[in-house]
Amino acid sequence: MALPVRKSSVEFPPNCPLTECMAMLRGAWAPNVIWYLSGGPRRFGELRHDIPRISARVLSARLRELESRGIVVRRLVDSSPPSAEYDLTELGRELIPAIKSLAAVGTKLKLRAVSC
Amino acid sequence: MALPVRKSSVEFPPNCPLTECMAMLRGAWAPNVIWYLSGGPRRFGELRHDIPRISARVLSARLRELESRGIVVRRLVDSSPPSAEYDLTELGRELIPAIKSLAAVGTKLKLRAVSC
DNA sequence: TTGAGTGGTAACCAACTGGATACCACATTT
DNA sequence: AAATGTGGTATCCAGTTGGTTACCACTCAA
Repeated sequence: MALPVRKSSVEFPPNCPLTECMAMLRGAWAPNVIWYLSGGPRRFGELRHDIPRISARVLSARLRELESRGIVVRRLVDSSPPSAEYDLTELGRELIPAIKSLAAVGTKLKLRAVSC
Repeated sequence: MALPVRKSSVEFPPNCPLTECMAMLRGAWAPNVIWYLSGGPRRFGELRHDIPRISARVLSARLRELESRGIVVRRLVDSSPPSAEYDLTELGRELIPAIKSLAAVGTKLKLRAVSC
């Protein structure tokens, strides 16, 4: 006889907050941008330097997305020529421990990939 | 005068483990699948029931990816008709705290989205 | 006046992704 | 023999994504 379908032992709030958070992290380089901002405020050009393979187009898109979601703030710096500085918000900083955990798992994934 | 480019205060190991981990989580529904498996072993059909909007095609793809990375194990159940059960590996379980943190941030993202 | 350095944007395009639909093999139940 | 319930796969296709390239406005130094 076919097995009964068991009720799930875990629940998911409607309109899933995990999906919401992942929508923010799914874009290319998004976790990397957050990672580098975790070291303190960073200018556009500095981020391009931190993440050499990111294009200006994508970096710009990511920063605006993160800004619109309240993860990052943009601040104009009154230098010459004027410059823009990006920083994590308080909410953005709450992502750091999670991202560190993910990186830790990533390390083990790589080890496994080598040994198999 | 132009601002100097500051050295980043955070470093990234070469061939980034965070990127590695995100490659695994980026696929559609991947975090949700892991979330539901965190409640214990789950069959293909049960997962489809847990995540109603996922297609068989994508669920199948996600499970095989997660299996090939050592996050999930597939076990044949000797029932009739035969059934397949998926379970998190030990490494897979290490993702749970990170995913819970992400969901917590996701909740605050939604609150912010409503109030702004 | 020209050039470099700031922080971007616009247009184009190939590749990837995932949704929908149809379909399959197999084992039981009816 | 037919229907149902397992766990999928094959094919098609439209939408999204992000890389590339070119370009822009502005400020200051040479």
